[in-house]
Amino acid sequence: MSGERRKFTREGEERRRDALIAAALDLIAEGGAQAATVRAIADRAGVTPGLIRHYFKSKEDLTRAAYLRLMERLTHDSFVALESASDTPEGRLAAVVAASLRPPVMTFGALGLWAGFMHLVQSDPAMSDVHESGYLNYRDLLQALIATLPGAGGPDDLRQAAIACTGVIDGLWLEGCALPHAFGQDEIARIGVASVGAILGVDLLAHLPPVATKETDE
Amino acid sequence: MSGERRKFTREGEERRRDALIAAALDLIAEGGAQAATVRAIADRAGVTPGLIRHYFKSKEDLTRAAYLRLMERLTHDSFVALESASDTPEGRLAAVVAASLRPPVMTFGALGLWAGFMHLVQSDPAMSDVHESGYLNYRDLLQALIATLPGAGGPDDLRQAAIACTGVIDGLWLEGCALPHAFGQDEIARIGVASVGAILGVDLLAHLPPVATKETDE
DNA sequence: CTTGAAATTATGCAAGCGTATAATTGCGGG
DNA sequence: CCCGCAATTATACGCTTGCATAATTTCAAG
Repeated sequence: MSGERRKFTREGEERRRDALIAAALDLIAEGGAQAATVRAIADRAGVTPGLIRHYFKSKEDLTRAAYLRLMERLTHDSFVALESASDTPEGRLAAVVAASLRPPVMTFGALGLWAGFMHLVQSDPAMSDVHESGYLNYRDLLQALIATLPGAGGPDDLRQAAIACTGVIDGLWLEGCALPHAFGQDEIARIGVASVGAILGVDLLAHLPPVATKETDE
Repeated sequence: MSGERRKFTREGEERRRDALIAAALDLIAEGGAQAATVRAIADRAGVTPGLIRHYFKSKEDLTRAAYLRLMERLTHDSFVALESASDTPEGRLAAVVAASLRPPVMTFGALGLWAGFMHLVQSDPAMSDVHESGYLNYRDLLQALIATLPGAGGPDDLRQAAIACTGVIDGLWLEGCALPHAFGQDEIARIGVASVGAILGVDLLAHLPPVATKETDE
């Protein structure tokens, strides 16, 4: 009864990699980067630690993959709001800004995740690349929306506007994540939409989409 | 020659605590939170590891003290710009915004420091308190400056304006720290001052203070 | 010049880390 | 049916971590 070796099933490579990445993100969100040990990740994913090294060259390798996925998820969750937005330029921009400053993008756990990775961005050039392309990707998408506004300026103005708007959004996101109880219900989203509007010289607040309520029937 | 015990001198309690805190900040800035081990901190401060526990109840205790000092330093370095600012409300506000988005506040190392601590803010309530009071302190100082502008609105407007302006500054600070080469010379500071001006409805860009050049003679 | 308390160092320990490697097991192709 | 290979587990190693404790040294007071 001592040597009961654990039963297992073979999963496809992609599913296993996904599960390991998801487990790592979960753990970092809960307890910071230091909680995401090889053993804890494996445990959460329902495998043994050795398997991690079978799918990832090193733990650093897994970390990079996880950060990449996080950035993709945040950007996706912000811009997926376009699907249910009105089709005016103002309405579409307001929808993205608001979505960036509401759950599930603006979340206590998301900040922990982001911060957990950020300190790696310093030391690891590969992580820095992931960060830069993630940031530029978001900003470019936002800039494309801004360009559709009536009275948009030249390329230089456009660039600066996009930098500024991404800045407000990021800053408010940060503070809303870190101190959720310091602000009123949806206050951050309203301030964000108003500020982006002020920077661009348009009234966006009139286009603020209402908070999405659960659409599960009752 | 084996048992040469290390010589030492007694320093005042305050100086030793200061040295240990400074060493911890240095190390986190250089290599992230994980680089600031008890042994490394002691080494950098020129003492042996045991001494840390003589001055701090635990490493966590030292960490809290270091975070507190960091927040104080960042706020101080931003608002010390008031000393050499013009005495118009616009000039003073622009000076603080610009100082927040230039060295030594906006620094690659500063971001690493901040991120290194941030993931502790999640798990440790005491750290969360330090963070909140640091944020509110900065915002209140900024709000006081905004209130001196001609045509400032009521308390509600004032609060929202302060939140928004702190948001832009924080967001731009973050991006400027993380991707220094992605922006032009002093570009972030200019965009920041312009954006804060746009949010408040005043032209601040005209009051942008020039970049301070080294005043060491040559 | 001695003495005693406080500051500092030295040593050791138990736990946890990432990684390497060998032993097993599941499972599809013959 | 079974055989071989890849997927997975198991075990062990060397290293580092934070912390506790005992041994020493400094320095001021008497």
